[in-house]
Amino acid sequence: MNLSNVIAHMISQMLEEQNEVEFQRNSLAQSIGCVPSQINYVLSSRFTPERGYIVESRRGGGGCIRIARIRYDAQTPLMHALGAVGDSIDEKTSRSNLVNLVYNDLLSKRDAALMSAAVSDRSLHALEQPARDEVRAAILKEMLLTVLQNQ
Amino acid sequence: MNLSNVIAHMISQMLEEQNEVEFQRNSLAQSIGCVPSQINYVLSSRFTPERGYIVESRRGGGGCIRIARIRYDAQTPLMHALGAVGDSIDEKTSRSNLVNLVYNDLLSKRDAALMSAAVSDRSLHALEQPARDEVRAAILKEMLLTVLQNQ
DNA sequence: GAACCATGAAAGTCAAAGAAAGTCAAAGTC
DNA sequence: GACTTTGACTTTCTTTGACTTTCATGGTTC
Repeated sequence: MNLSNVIAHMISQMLEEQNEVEFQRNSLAQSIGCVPSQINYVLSSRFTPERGYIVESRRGGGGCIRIARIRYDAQTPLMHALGAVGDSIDEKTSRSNLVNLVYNDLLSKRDAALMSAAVSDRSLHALEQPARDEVRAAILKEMLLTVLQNQ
Repeated sequence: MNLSNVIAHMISQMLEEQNEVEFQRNSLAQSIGCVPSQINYVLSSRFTPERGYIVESRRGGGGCIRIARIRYDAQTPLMHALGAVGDSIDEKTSRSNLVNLVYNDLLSKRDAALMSAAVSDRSLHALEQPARDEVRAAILKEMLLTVLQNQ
């Protein structure tokens, strides 16, 4: 397992205990034994808004980084997800949308797994961009509609 | 016995011990004494979805390849359905396959509805034939595999 | 005391280097 | 002719470090 994953894992674990964590970049880096900017890399590659995280920070003396998980308010969020898909969507984004819906109890794990398989690059392997992302969006929307209808 | 078979055999053996294995392409190649890309050849020629395997990978530092096998036992009808899909399938055929699976209690109505939405012409309207039917087949297979895996 | 700097202590940015896996086409084998 | 083997090249992800920006604090000046 590479460094980034270790760090991400540590942070996730902290987040499991509390819904919001705060720490100092340099201390964390030192305790892990990595360069401080590595923390930034982990944050920007794994704790993105798409995946349901909010990251804030303060520089200067006594500065720190705060990470919180997003909770949707359950106002027709599936509709919202549907609207957010647009005419084109890449694999990562679609996957994290699904993860988010699961996290917020709007979709079962099973449904998400099925949908994720359908819109995977693996499924759409034969298509070149931009067709691939466009078809992905169309499929995802149809499936979300189906979920809405069968709820 | 040629190299590819040796490699395939090694992987199969690993998979007999655990249902899922993970390894690094370069290490495996080195331990066997072949060029790394040979591993890819083996994977794409032998560990295909049709044969009940799911292959995932991650590039970059600490990257790896993961292979999971689906348990064949007691799931043969679904496996059979999977095999019957082929490289191309039209909407009607795929739909009646799904109806059949539901009729035989191999698939829930909900799953079938989702899958049907994914492979509908409505989802794939952007594609011309024969691409449309080929992509449909790929999606259907991936989804069936997912069902098998999450049973 | 208010306004102003100086200093140091954070965090942020970015680009280069490194570490994997993927692709593809040519050559080889059976 | 179909299947294998090989290797050059590409793409993706990670790690590192030099440099920048921001903030808090404390001392100076008026």
